[in-house]
Amino acid sequence: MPRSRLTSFEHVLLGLIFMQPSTGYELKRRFATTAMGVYRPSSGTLYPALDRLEGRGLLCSEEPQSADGARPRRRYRLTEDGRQAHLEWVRQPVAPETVAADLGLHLLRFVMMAPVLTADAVVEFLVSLRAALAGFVASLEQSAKAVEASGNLHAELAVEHGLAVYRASLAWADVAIERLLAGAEP
Amino acid sequence: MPRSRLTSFEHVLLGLIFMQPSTGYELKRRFATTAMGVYRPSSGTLYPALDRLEGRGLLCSEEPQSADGARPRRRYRLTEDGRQAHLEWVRQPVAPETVAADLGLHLLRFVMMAPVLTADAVVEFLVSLRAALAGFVASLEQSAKAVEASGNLHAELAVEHGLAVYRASLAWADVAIERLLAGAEP
DNA sequence: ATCCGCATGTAACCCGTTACATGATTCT
DNA sequence: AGAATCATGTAACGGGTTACATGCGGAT
Repeated sequence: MPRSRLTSFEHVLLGLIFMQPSTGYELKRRFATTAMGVYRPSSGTLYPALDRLEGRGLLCSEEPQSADGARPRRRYRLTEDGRQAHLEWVRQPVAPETVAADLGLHLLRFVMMAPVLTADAVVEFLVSLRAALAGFVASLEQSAKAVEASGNLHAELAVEHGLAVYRASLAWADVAIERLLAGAEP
Repeated sequence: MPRSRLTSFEHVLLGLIFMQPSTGYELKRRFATTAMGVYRPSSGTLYPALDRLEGRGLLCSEEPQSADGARPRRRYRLTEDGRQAHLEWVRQPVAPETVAADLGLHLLRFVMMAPVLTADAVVEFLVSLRAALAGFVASLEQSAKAVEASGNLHAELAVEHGLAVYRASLAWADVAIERLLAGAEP
């Protein structure tokens, strides 16, 4: 009996295969060549994860027919359960308290929303994300005040870094919402 | 025989205890209350890590004298080896290819440099960090061009998010360098 | 009277990292 | 001929998460 929840990595795999059925090696290349390139799963991460997902019945793979003795290439697709799991994941609401730690994951969710959600739902997601980011920026501003009083220049600068970065995220969210609204109703 | 390298978490613990000898619970509170609050190690992470560091001889703790039957509080300090390990870690040059994934860790290093490095060395660190960030931004700009051609609006926006965020980091580095130079030679 | 914060731990589980293994094809 | 890329895996190891255990002292 497998554990109840999927890991983030497994959800991302599901999403990538949903977008485009792939072999293990193709997945590796997609990680390496796209802007996700900061993370390149190794074989020891990737293949067991695919096995687990297949064992749960979320993926299926045709028996690899080795075209003339070549190394067989096993191509994975989502099953119906896999599609369901993927949709649930994409539709999850923004968890405000995790947004600072898992911003990258939220962005991946956003990218994978394009084909499966309505424009309204995507905007709603971005609005929640924006709100969560605004809350985090506010809490950082509190930290900034506290650390200014401490007179530790390095710590002060580090908090300012956080502020600069998450304010940039916030501004991005505004732009993204505008762009989506502009595209939806001309 | 322990593995050769310390984990990032262990290095951070060493740094925190270097700044201020602490008990386990105090360390938890420092994680929770400072701007590092996005990560709160659980007991199951923290106490075994302290044990490992003590087992390596990098930390020592006085035998906990229970003041009148109360739960004994074990306070950790760095040994001489621990100080050495901490200094080596702080002095490590910026690794350009990891800067995108480990920016938070580089920032923590920066904060912990204040008491142990010369102002020159700190500025040197920030200059390398700035260069690494500039390189990463340049590579993201390439990704941006590629994804614009693909016509995937969500992917395009996600890459723009990365650009916005790392440009903010880059701008911060410039400001930080200026501030440090201004403080050093009046 | 009971719950919550302080305070330190332990055990099971499991995922990810690292390193190794294998073999075909293509480039130099 | 040899190296690099394609392509898929396996085994050991270790650390982090989760959950549980324990007990004091103060608050409601």
